[in-house]
Amino acid sequence: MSESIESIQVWCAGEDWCPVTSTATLICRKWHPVIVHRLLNAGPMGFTELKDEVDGVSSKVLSDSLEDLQSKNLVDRSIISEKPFRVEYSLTSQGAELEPVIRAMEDWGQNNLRAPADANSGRF
Amino acid sequence: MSESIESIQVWCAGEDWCPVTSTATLICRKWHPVIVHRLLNAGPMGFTELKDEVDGVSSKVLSDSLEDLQSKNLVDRSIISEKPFRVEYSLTSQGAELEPVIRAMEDWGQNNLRAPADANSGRF
DNA sequence: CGGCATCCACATGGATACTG
DNA sequence: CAGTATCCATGTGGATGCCG
Repeated sequence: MSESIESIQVWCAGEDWCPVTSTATLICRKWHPVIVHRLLNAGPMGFTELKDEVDGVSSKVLSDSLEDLQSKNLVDRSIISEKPFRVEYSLTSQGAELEPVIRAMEDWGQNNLRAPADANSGRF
Repeated sequence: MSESIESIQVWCAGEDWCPVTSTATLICRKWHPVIVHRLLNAGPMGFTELKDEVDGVSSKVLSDSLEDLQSKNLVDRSIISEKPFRVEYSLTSQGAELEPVIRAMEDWGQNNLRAPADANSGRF
């Protein structure tokens, strides 16, 4: 994994191409959906802000994940030249279009995993 | 990963629980979304049928993935006692509820990855 | 602040061969 | 048909420490 977006696009030209597999290849990595979710909800953010939002992730892993997301054109990184300089991560237009996927994941998790603690749900 | 559904539910009782992270933990594995997709589209299937549907997966990995999906209560496995016996994989009710997630992934892939080959799309 | 360097552990995937 | 048994490669994550 961590293929470049180009190699994925080449693959997409092939015969047995599947949109589900392709999308999974891009976002099926432990922290990717949460990172996108936080950027959707709270807008552009700096590294440390993002690290605080994404509970449990380490600097190294967040850094790796962001690099992967950039290579896949889902996240943009821009350097704000102030003193001291800041870095800002945001979703690309393609990344922002992942919203339906992320929201569906959010809904499913709420309905199917939080249920055991709730009294009003029939599930579990 | 490959935690049992029980340990995930325990985790869901915690403070910093996040539905997106939780859902990601369950289905973010290379072949999981495709497997669910095929079971949604074509209904219950035997092992070999499924292997044919999921292009590129090996027996071992499909077997591992199905075992993981069963442990998470997303897929059911039933043995049909005929001669010769058959095995049938199907989605549990929870698994079936993943449909919005999978469809969203399918849509995104179609709109954002197939685009380079299409002339009528503005993207890329 | 926004990382990178290092090292390590382990989960996961892939290839091949074999079985009841 | 429906897998299991090996073995191996690598992706990915996690911990710690350091840097400009």
